[in-house]
Amino acid sequence: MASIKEIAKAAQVSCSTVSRALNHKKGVSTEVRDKIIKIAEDLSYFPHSGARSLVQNRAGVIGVIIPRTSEFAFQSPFYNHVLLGLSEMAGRHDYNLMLIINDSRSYTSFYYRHQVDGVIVVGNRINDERTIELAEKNVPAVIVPGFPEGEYQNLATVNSENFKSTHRAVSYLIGLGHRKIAFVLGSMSSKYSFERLEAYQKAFREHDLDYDPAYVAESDFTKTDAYRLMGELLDLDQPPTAVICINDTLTPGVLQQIFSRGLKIPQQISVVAIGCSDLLDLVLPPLTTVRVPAEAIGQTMARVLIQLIETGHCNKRHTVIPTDFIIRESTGPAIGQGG
Amino acid sequence: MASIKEIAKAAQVSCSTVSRALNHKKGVSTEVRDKIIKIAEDLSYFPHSGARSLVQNRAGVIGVIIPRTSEFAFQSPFYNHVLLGLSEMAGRHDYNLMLIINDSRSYTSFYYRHQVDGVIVVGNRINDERTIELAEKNVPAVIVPGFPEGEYQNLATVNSENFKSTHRAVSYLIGLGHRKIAFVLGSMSSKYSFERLEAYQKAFREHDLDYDPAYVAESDFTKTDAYRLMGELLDLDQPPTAVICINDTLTPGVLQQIFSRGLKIPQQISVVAIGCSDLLDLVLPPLTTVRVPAEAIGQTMARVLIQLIETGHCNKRHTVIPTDFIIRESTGPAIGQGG
DNA sequence: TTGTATGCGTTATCAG
DNA sequence: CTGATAACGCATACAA
Repeated sequence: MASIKEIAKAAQVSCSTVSRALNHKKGVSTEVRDKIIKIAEDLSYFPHSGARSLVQNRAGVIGVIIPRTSEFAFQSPFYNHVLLGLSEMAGRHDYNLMLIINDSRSYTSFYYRHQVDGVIVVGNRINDERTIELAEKNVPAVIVPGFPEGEYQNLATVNSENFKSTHRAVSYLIGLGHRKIAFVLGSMSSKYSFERLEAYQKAFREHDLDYDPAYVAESDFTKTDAYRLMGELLDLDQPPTAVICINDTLTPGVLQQIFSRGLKIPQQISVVAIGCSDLLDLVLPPLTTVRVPAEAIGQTMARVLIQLIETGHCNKRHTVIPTDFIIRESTGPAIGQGG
Repeated sequence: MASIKEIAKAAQVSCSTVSRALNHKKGVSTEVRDKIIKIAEDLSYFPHSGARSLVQNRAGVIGVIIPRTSEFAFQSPFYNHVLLGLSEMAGRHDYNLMLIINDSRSYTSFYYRHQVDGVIVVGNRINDERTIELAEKNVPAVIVPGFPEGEYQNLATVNSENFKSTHRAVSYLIGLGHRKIAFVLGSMSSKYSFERLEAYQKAFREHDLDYDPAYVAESDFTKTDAYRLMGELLDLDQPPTAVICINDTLTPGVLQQIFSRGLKIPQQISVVAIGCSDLLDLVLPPLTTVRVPAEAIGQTMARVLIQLIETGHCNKRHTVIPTDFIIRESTGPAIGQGG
């Protein structure tokens, strides 16, 4: 593979002149420059990125960390949409994306190795020590969703409107007369589960209602587990008249359990899905949905991180992306459902 | 950030000794080694990957090239599953993944820049000149699906059983009495579309039937286009009694068109889906499916590429991954459908 | 067992 | 406008 040296030899100039010419710096005569550029093309020359990062102290790469199994990361519409947004925005700013999925290594290590100029953590778990290390070591980083506490120079967060959207969905169901509202959550080590459960509880309190913990199910975020848990919920003496699914991976499991029992939606049970999947649009009846704009989350993360990397600070340390509440046909009044 | 030099100073030894100790090479006394390792940890030392790639001529990175819009790449279950397989296998062999989505740059350039040790092209378009360049410049590469022709030292291909599986699906429908079988394809610049159309034609020929090109629709691989084309197909004087959807992105559009007209599956129209989506399992009635094991495709690609990179050759230059044909409830006899 | 010297490909500083 | 030289961080051949 060609190096700057060979070009220099072929053009009968020094390495410095070649470097200047190829980097479009001034101080090279037009004829010499043209000659060098032509030779470089003929030799299919490209600069060695490692050598460059050595002198320039810049990798041109953003690390995308997803602390989930690859299976989960790539099958979940949420992560896919976030990646989509990241990819768009990174490309627009000439950064490449390095994927770090389900990796046990320290998050800072990729930065210390100079493999990446900064990292994005998607699906951060509450109290993951590696995220804290990221902050303490001052590595440029953007975290979703949120970060426990503290203000750090090089750390920003992006959040979707978890609390507000869930609160709205639960209030809506309560308004329809529902009292036994099942809530299929993911793991409680996820901020998504945590914040949304708080919203659920608050909505009940605001309507002077007690909420029954029996209707709240903590899943491992898989379809299989959602299927199982929904089964248990429907087996209760007083089965729920409505159910909220916390994300796209759980919704199919919940629906399959409902379908398998021949229950009618929304006549016998109302369903609200939180998520961003297009494929779930196919379900009949069309689902009442809290639509999470995951693509916008990805775009925002990339934009903020690049600002952090290039300027050392960012305009807005904590961004919250609004969600939509779309009422369709899977929710109806609780009247006449017995119980 | 700490370098080998600082460690050397702190340990009062030379750089070479530090390098040897940290790389677990012999020729370092145990006490010196332990001392060096401790200091390295204290200083959170990690080797500079650029400097290393300069000396070792190895990046430890696999380039994953998807010549599609990021939107398409991340929303298509096929690409997601392939990425899943890639990610698993790469991680197991200590390679990182660099994502190159919808990028107009030459594929070889990433290799020439020493950013990657080899590349994987997912969703190669027939006659994409950049793929040919990859082969001619002898860059370690694995292509899916297939590659026009020629044998190259550093190039391998992975294919799913496109022809055979489609052939089986069409034969099955013909066996059920269907004659007007619509086939919603993607772009004809995709080898998937091309090979599957050939299989479709061959199945008709084998049954001494003429196939009518009017039933073959070439889409742009989007759900919207599938919806539109299925509309046109159903508007024909002699509408199809069965339809085959060539992949997961098209299936939802086709189904929505069918649902929107209130047509019953399979009584009024039979549906066969080709793909690998789990979410589509939710559709009622359960779809007869050609299941493409995309995850296995990804795993195989990574395995072969790594062998190519590390040994300079591979055991099997062209791998074909078998598909499953799963008969469920969306297909039925063509009898009594008029026409 | 350890240290010295060299080179990988690039950019930057400085002198001419 | 151009060239020589040093430096980035690391690994290694060779010398001690």
